[in-house]
Amino acid sequence: MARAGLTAERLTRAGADLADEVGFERVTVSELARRFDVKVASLYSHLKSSQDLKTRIALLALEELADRAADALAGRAGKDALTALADVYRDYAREHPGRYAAARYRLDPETAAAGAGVRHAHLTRAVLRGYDLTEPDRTHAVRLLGSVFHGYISLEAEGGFSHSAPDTQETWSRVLDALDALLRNWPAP
Amino acid sequence: MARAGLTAERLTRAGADLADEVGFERVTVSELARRFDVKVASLYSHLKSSQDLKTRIALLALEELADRAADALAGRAGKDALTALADVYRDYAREHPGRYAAARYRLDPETAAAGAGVRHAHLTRAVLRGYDLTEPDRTHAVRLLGSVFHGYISLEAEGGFSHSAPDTQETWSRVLDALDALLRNWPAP
DNA sequence: GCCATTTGCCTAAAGCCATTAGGCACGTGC
DNA sequence: GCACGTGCCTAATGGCTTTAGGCAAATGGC
Repeated sequence: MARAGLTAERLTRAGADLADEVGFERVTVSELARRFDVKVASLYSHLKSSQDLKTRIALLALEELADRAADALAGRAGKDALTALADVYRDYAREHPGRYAAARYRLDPETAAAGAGVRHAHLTRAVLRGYDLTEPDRTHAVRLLGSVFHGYISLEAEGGFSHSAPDTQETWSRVLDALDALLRNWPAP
Repeated sequence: MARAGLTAERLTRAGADLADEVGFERVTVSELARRFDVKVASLYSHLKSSQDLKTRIALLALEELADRAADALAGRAGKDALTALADVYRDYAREHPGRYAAARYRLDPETAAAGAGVRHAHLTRAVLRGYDLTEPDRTHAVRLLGSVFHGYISLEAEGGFSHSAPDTQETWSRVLDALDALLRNWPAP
């Protein structure tokens, strides 16, 4: 019988594509086996478990996102950088909803620490270099930005803003304007 | 054989409790049956499906949340109201993580329209009456608040801010200060 | 080119979950 | 005290995950 040439990497990439097609929560070892025209048990030589698969997809997505973000931030500062970073997240979520959901998959602490999560925190901090904030306000601002980006993208994906005026692109621009204004004018305690 | 006295309502409440204990994604018809010391099939006289159960839990959570929010907003305005509403969401999520997750469960449009989702939008709009915003900025602001609340609470629940200074309560206060300042000083386009 | 070994995919089997069909008995209403 | 309906049960199917053990294809030394 011909071999299918499975590897953890190929399975992870296919799993990520599957997530984008059917949703991350519906990614299943069985479905993946079907796509490779292979029996389910065969995947267990390459993956420890279903959770392992999901973890790998999550790490892949985090990495891709961090790469895009680093790219977008190169040579930008201030509001330009803020917008660029925000758009990277939002665009990625729209192009790759399953991967984006995967990036939010809860990892155990060591795995998370080893992954690209740290790069993300770093990149957001880099954006804030363009604003006049000192600790601990800088950390507060990092958390605020993370919350807005993630919150907005989730609500948009869930259809929370759907089909009502004004359109969601308009709101997104105005929200970024507002965040920029806020960061330039961060209130004293 | 003695009857267990199952009803959709009791099952829904027990399901919500189960969600708080083990996480919404691990709520299962089987586990619920175990808790009532009853065979799984018996639940299907009261619930259409596993999805039906989850939907009911989601609607329960949305209702509870809206009740709390309405309560908290009574007699408050301005920053007071903003803080009160924000704290309702955050406290509910911390007391009832499973229910909070359920409240984010994706419902089909008609079910959502029939549920308490509308009340939530209304309550956020009510908070903004204390600020000097006109349409479409008011809608932009509603969406921003929704994003921040949901985003912050998710990240906090996932442990995104965990164990690093400054503590998350401190950030939460400062974020609310910042939002208040922003709403009082919303930038022109 | 051949054999030995490794490695990759397979069959088989068990356990858990969701869901449906059909049966028996408990509680209610007469 | 009886008839009936509802409530919970048994039984069975099918999907997903995971482990154990087997055969065959690739690999590399000779």
